[in-house]
Amino acid sequence: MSSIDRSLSSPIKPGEMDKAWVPYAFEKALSDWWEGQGFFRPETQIELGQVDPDATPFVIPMPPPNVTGQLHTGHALTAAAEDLMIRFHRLRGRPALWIPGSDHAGIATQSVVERELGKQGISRHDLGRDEFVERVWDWKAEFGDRIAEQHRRLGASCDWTRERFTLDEGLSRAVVECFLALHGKGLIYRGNYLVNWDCELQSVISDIEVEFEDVEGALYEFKYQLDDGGYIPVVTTRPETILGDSAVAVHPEDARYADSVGKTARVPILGRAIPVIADPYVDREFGSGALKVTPGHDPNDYLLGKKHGLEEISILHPDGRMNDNAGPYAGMDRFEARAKLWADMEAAGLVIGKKMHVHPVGHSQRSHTIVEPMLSTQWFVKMEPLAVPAIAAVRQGRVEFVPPRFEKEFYHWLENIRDWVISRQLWWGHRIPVWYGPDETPFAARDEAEALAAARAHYGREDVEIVQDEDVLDTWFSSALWPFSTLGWPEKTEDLARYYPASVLETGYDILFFWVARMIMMGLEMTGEVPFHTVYLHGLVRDATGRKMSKSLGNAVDPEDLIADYGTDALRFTLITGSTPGVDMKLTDERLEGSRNFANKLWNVGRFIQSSLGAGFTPRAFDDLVGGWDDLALADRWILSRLERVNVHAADLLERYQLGEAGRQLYEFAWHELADWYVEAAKPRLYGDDPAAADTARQVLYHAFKQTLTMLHPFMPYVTEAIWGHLPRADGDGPALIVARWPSKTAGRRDEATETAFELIQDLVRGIRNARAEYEVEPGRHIPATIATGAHAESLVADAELLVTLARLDAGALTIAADPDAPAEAHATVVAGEGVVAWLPLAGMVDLAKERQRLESELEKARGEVARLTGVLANDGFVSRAPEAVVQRERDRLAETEGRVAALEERMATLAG
RNA sequence: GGGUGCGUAGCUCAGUUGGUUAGAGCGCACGGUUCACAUCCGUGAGGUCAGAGGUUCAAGUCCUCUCGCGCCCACCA
Repeated sequence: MSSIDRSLSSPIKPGEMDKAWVPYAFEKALSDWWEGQGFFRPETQIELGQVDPDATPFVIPMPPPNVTGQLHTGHALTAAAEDLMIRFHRLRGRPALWIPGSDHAGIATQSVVERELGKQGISRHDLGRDEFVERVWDWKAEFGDRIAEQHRRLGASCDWTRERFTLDEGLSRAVVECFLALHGKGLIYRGNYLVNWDCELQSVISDIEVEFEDVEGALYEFKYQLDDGGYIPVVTTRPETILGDSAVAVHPEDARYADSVGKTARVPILGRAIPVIADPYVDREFGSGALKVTPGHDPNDYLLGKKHGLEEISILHPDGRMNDNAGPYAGMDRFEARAKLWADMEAAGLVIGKKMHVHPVGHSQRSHTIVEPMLSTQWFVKMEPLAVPAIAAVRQGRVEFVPPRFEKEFYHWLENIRDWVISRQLWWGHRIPVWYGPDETPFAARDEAEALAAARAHYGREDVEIVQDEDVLDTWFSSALWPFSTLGWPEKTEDLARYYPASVLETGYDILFFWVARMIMMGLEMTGEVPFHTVYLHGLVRDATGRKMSKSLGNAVDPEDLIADYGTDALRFTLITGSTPGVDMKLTDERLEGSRNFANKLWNVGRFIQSSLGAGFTPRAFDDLVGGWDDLALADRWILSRLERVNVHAADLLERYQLGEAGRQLYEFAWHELADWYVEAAKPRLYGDDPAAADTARQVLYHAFKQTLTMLHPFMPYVTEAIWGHLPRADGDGPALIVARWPSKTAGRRDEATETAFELIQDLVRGIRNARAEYEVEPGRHIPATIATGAHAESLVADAELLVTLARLDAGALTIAADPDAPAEAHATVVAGEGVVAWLPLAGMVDLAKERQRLESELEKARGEVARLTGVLANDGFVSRAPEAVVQRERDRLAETEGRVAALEERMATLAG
């Protein structure tokens, strides 16, 4: 599937462009071609001379999706954002590497395959471990490429020749090396502790895999019978745990129970004797003020039990049924036992009462069943020694977060971190590299032979039997190594030297702790370096009503459907421009339509330009064109100056990861400046009879548009590449837009005077159009006009043609002068900039009363503005403290607005008279 | 309980370090068969920037408090 095949030629055939952008006609072909040409590989980029081999490479490790997974909108956002960054930096001349891959996703994958087998009535236990794991590999072989194909569809320019899988040989080796390294340092240990138990998966899960949810339960109050005949009232939310109680605890200063401390209580139904103890942990205010202590099934009680040397009693089987410690309840499900025990207690007169109680209950992230705290022997990673350097690295700015506020969450979590349970009672995953000798002595080793050697040395004899630990590692263990394991670590590969640490790690904020924090810790511990310099966290994609998209809600949108309806570029542009880093976004059809329309708009601008250039068009060198600045028309200089501005601005925003804002600025420029104004302004020359002027217009159109396409390429790779392929090549153009260069900056192209002059024309044109609309002048009709230019005679007279075209004036009945006589007949008046007035004699159309009203409202606005500005400028505080530039801007505005007021007043006077 | 984000036009959202008259898309109203585009073009209406204080010459933007919604973290049985 991933292949380099240079023999493929570009799928873009020169010639006429279709009337509309048809995404599916190009997407697959372009993607295949890019990949076939090797454009996604930094080696090829260097070979082509399109990137600077000495520049720091730009590297992103793609968050590996689950092999079982199907692309959802979250992946689409990830891909859109990462591909945008990769394409941008590639265009900027840095070798760009985006490493793709997939995650074996322990529980998720095992469950999927188990479900499939279940349909055939087979359980994994029927198959046995080896056979089952083989079935999972088969499954992976059949469906595992699917998500990669979907990423290709999204236009993801990953280097597929470097694609990795967390369970492949190299990465598995990295996992073992990491385990051994941590184990060797004493950072991995095994022990019997109270852990979170998932009774459905029958495996331990880590703290962050437990999701707390408020549940409407009950507070059960009952009597703890004492041997002396009295009783202590106790409340609980889980009556079945009574069967595992080891003590009743009260506050040492609680007068109510002071006499009871040291006495013996009897566990209901079982009659087991337990002590009444005193501990300040007990909250006298809550419930009855007395606490039943269950060290085997409650985290707090566990600590209390350790402190007081209480017995740790487990009452559950791994599947959630009661065990023999539960006496008559053995064999029942825990919830069944809860009801039965309570009923029995009631019959025995031990019940005081029961009331509704809403409280948070932990559910397993994977199976959504209620998690039971349970005693179990598991492997753990000692986290604090790993967290300290990670915190330091972020504090020192060696890793930066976008948006920065996530640093706080990061610190908070790491500063309060608890040890990480890494073993899982599953079959699919990295098996724990530990073998046990006959007396349970563990031997951590790379493989069985090494373990056996160690065991023989340990026992001092040859005939030692060892067995490997049955468990596998938490899937996040291997993910934590991803940024360097994908580059060949623990080998000292060239890739590792060249592409590690990565530049950016981009992902959703929901896996900050699961993944990002652990990568930073493991990266520092294993390689001594931070694994990446920037963490970019995107928000979550929600549906149109703001709900999180999920399969169970049935509101998950399949990106492939969206691509089919709107095109990949539209989907990507919508995801990028609709989002701000770290903030959730809603995906709506309206926005997708807007993006689709934008792609089509670009296509049509391209089509227009392509046809306008004609067959004989030869591009001039851009620098040469710009070199003759003063020979260019006002509109030419204007668009080039605006282009320069958006170039600098967009590049700056992208460097600072303001992806959405950069996209919006480019959209605004491409549509509302280049297409709406410049193309229209160029038309008179294109269709005119001055060949030199026409050629200049073509050159500017060509270059301005190609540069715009380049800047938009990271946002909408397909349509821009397709258009680019239809346009003539200029010297220095490479084989494709994807490996082109971001437009270079030329400070001289910024021209404030030109921009101001053109803006005046825009104001005037808008004013005239407005008047035309108000007086309902037929859109096609050319109308006479007299324009008083005041101080702007030079540019307005020179560009009269623009006004004629854009405002549909009658060239034969147009007077432009510094101070012409106002026409005698009834006319509408348009006041644009400082002292610029257009009179539009609209014979028989101008209603004097209406015109007066129109001017009156304009005057009112202008006078209000004058008053405001006068006030601001009269404020000594402002004039003396605000920066000079700001003050000057207000002064200029005042002068201009005053000129406006004067012109309007003059016109009012003539109307009145 | 602690933390954090959000509240800006009818709807969905931008607004980068405080600095013109707060923007866009959609929707709405009016008008358009100009040889790129009706997935289009032109014009327009529409906002006490949740509320109240404060800092500042200047606040949607900074500070405090209040209200509403969301998320994360947390061992109250």
